[in-house]
Amino acid sequence: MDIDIPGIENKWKSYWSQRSIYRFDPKVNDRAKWFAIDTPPPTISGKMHMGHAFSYPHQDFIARYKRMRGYNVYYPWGFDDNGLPTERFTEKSLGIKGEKTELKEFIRLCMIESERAEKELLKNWGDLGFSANFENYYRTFSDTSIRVSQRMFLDLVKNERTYREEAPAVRCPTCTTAISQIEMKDASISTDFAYIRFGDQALYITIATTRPELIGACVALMVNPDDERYRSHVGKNIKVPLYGYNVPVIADELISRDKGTGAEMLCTFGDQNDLLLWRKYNPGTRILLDDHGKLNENSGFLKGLNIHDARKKITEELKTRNLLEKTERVKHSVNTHERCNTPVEIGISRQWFVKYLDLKDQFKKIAASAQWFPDHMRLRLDNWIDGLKWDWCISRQRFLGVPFPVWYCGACGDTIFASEEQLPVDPRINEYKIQCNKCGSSDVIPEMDVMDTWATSSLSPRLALEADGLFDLLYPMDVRFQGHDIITFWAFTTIVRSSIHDDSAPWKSIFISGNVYDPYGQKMSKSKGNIVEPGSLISQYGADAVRYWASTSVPGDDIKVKEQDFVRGRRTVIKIYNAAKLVSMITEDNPVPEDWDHPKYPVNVWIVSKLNRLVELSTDLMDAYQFSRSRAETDNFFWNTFCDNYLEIAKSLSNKKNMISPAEIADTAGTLQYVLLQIMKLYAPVMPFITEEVYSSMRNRQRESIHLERWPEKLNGGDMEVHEMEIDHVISAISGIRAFKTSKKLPMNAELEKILVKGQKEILEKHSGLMEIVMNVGRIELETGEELEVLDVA
RNA sequence: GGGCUCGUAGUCUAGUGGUUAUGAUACCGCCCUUACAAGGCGGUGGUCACCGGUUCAAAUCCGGUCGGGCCCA
Repeated sequence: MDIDIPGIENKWKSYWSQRSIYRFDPKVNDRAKWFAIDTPPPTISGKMHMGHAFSYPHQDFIARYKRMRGYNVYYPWGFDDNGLPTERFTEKSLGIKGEKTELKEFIRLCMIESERAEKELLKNWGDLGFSANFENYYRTFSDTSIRVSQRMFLDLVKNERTYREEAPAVRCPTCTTAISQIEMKDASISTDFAYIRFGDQALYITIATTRPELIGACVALMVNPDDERYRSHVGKNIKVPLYGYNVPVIADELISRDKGTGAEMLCTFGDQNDLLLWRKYNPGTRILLDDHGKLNENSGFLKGLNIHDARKKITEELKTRNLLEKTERVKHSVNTHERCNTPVEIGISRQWFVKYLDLKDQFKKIAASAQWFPDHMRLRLDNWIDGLKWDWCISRQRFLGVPFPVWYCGACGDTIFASEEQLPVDPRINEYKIQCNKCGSSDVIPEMDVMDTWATSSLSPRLALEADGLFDLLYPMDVRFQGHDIITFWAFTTIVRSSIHDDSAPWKSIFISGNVYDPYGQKMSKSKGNIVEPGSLISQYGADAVRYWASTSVPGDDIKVKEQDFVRGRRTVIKIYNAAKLVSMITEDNPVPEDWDHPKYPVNVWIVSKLNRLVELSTDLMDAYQFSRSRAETDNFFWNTFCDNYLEIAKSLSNKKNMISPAEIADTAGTLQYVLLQIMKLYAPVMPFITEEVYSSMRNRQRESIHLERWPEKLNGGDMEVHEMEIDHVISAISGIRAFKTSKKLPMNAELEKILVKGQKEILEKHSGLMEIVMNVGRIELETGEELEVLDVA
């Protein structure tokens, strides 16, 4: 083995970065010459994982392809260092707590930590040879991003698309903040279904509930109107156990007769269903939980306990008083916060919302105006939009986040917004000279909440473009790349914002990548111990091989970590290296004529004709984001047509110069060099390292990097169809002779004195010299035959 | 429960109406052949999940069944 893959990769990584090979030219002001990519900024709280190693190459294939097609490719890089994940990351790495650190100091520490992490992560991400703009990456929590985010918030205000209201909102008790429907996830958990007796001897109802700790939050009992058992109860008042106040019995069709006893309590708020009924019947409000998920003074003897302990204590209490009839262990589904898996609670608080439930149709229309790869992923978004129930709650009671540019007047209560020129502002930290527009009072109270991270991430095209001063030119962008797991987060919120602010889709296309699973199709997780690190695959097989693996997928499809694809990728790298070595040896001994511009001899015309076909197909496939098929076609051509057949022929010809004309040898050398270069270009988007290595030593290179070369185009010349058909037949005959040698257990270079070949005699006759040279046969006799056959001459 | 998606050699996969179903990987045999043995040549291996329908013709289109996955309730 004489190929040093890590050495090659390191060499070109620094070459590309030192020479800024992938820079774009900001002065180009013709939109048609640009190709703008909206890239997912990874969070800073983890290293590159297999999911990244799979999906990021997809963008890079297209970025490199488009660059070679002559586009000025805008391919920004970003890090998502905004919000809760960064808080968590900073708390963990510094051993501090956001709650216990002074706000200004905490934010400062978060920024220092995230910047440090970003610098480190960049090395990690660079290993796969991405051609994004690493030097000048954007951050979702930079001043620029905050300014954009706040300005677009003010635009929501202007469009009357945001409002602040005291209303039921979903909260995460662990993160002590409101969250939105976007961040909720279903989870199935086992819990006790408690049968609790309400009322007294004269009038009672037994209800079943999974949340006994909330009986003090009960505001009504609910039954089905058609339920015979409870018909007489409806409209009467019943006493709540332990708490002693009365609640009405209400009938509603939503109540299931088969679940539990058919009677349930309506609490403020046990779940979303309670909220629905509460809005319908308006039976009053009894809030029992505080912001931290602890029972408050309204709960009496449960005060101060967390949900778990309160549930235990009240169950004991009910038991001793004989009010608990029984409990059943059941599995049911609850909504949890996707960041921490804590079951969410619904509380009443004052939050900022984006009003958008009336825009569902518009969102779907705008989503459909972009082209989706694959198209069916759009249906997931439609499905999600149809199911939207809440306006988007965008305020969070956290520390690190984009502040609302908002104050409230202490005198008259009016809301005061910052002016655009003031941005970015942080009303929580800095003193601003603010006066109430309405009453002129300078007694103002800052908004202490921050925005949801998605309120900023949803502006990613703006964040990147505005940082580079290219927004007016390049928006909407050409394409967004992202995984299907965040269609309802990122694709959705980005479409929401562009619909509201721009009345257009944020990009012309969106490409969806799948998930990565272990070799058995299982999700990779720490607990299963089946995690594979990209780094170990890179050192084992090389970055090009990992990219090769990533290139095997169809748009939208999930993928497994498959050894065979890494193996194949690595073998392809080695094969490329060796094929190039042979071409170099042949062309050194047989110089390519200065004026070679198209092939003239049949075999050379044949290979170029085959290449033309590949170029045409591959270009169409790349334009349709079908990089896996483009690469597969290139593989087939390279291994089979070029290496196994054409290179063998070229090698034989150059070894037997006394039998060939110098002009034909020169033509072959020219063709070899030309075809190899085109193959390198076709492979360059997928395997940037090995193709650059080969390119750097090619005599016909014209630029400082293969990645600045132009994508191949068809080369015209000669009667290609005829030559192609004829040589195809000759190649079949050569294969036949190879099989013949194999059947005789002979090496391929063994000399045969005389053989008989049956086939299309006129064609084979024209090229019998070629066959004799390539297969080392003294004399080939020919006969006409339906089937191609190779026989001993008796 | 609703939506989407998948089911093709041991494994992974191409293939949306037309000869004998693609390729990789693994396995077996032969060949050290001065680019590459991490290679070449050849080979074994498939009731295209199942049932029914449309058609001259179905892996492919339609309906259903079974089984996996994802998203949403």
